[in-house]
Amino acid sequence: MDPGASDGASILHVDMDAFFASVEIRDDPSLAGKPVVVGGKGGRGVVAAASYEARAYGVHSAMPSSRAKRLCPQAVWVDGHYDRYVEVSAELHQLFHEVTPLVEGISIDEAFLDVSGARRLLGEPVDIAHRLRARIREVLDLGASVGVARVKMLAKLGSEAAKPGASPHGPVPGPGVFVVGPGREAELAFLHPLPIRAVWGVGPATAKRLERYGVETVGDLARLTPEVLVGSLGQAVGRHLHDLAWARDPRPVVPDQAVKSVGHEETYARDLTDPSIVNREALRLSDAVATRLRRAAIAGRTVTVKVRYPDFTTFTRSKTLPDATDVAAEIAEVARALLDTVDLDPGVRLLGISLSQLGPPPVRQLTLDDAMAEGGRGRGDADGVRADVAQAVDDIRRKFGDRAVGPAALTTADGLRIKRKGDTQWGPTEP
DNA sequence: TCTGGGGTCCTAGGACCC
DNA sequence: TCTGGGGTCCTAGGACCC
Repeated sequence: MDPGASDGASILHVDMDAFFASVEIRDDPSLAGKPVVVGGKGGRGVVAAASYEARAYGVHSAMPSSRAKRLCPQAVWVDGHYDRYVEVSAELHQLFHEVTPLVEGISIDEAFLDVSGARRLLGEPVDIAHRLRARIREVLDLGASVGVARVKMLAKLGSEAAKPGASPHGPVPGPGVFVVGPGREAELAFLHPLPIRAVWGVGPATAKRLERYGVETVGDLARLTPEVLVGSLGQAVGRHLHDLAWARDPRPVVPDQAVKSVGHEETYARDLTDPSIVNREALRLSDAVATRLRRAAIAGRTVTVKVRYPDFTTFTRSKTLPDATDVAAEIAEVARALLDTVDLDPGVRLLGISLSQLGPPPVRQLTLDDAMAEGGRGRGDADGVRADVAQAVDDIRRKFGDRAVGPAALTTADGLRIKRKGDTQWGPTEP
């Protein structure tokens, strides 16, 4: 029997327990045992993570902070440290890679591992899961839950079943590792009683549609024909859900997927009404996007601008360029042209800019050093000068930090307003 | 009680080409 | 004079995930 055979339960889903909150408590033990909420305290903020003590009051991630404060007034609020979580996530991935190279990260604190090829060396998947969990505790001093199953969806549902419960006194330990199956009957016995919202890909809209057919559990879903589902939800979602309801999930674990878009957006503490400020913000967001593109050595052809009005209506405008760009001034120019077609009178609650249709960066004529050696003259034309400037900005930021240099137009009384990933991650800080 | 920021994937219509 | 079908690209919107 081939240990790598696909009929074995050889996919792990690893999910960190209350990740951001746990990192904060680990790094500041005075928080231990308290209801800790990580997120944006401001009027427009949301909860990023809540400790199990806070969850006992009904607080959970993505909840508006104002509601969380009402539910749990005694909660200790902690500003998120996004860079820190990225570091811990990298350490976590090192531990994953001790097990297998087949790691598919699906968020900062979650991943699928295909251990079918590791079985001969490392043993049964369930044993691998227990050891990995212990290793995460040992090295990172953090809790993780692991689901083990034949397919991705069931592994994900398994890690959910493995999780601790919430109580005012802290987490109530769960099994930590939960195996779904083996065998079709055991899989369906686990899957069919679950509410449809538990299925990855069923959100509020889909659940509401399915309600009309009297569907509440995955078992109810399984009893509908694929034709009915496709008719109600469309080809892709309909067929996919029908398969999932019968525990069929052909998606492989795919490591190192290429990114498809890079963007930045920001919700403002106060709605923007002055078009010149909106234009300045467009440049600021473009600068942040362009910097990340260049760092990743990619460029994009499609510029998309996103606007949200104070009443929360949200829409996008996009334009595809003949050639890819990674230069802030070029992105901002397109973004501003797109914004010119938009009515800004209602005010702007959120502005976003993203680049897609990504590919290799445009051929760069000269580096800063080349340009200097030439007496400061680069390619000469406008695009060439912009590219040279971008190169110089990157060089300076590498040496002196992101806020050392930036477009003059971003200078305000408070200094240079440079955006970085992770800033205002959970909403504006000021009310 | 008023909703963040970073993404992915799907759909649908129109343009354009063969 | 009326009438093709398929494929690809672009744009906009929507659902969903963490």
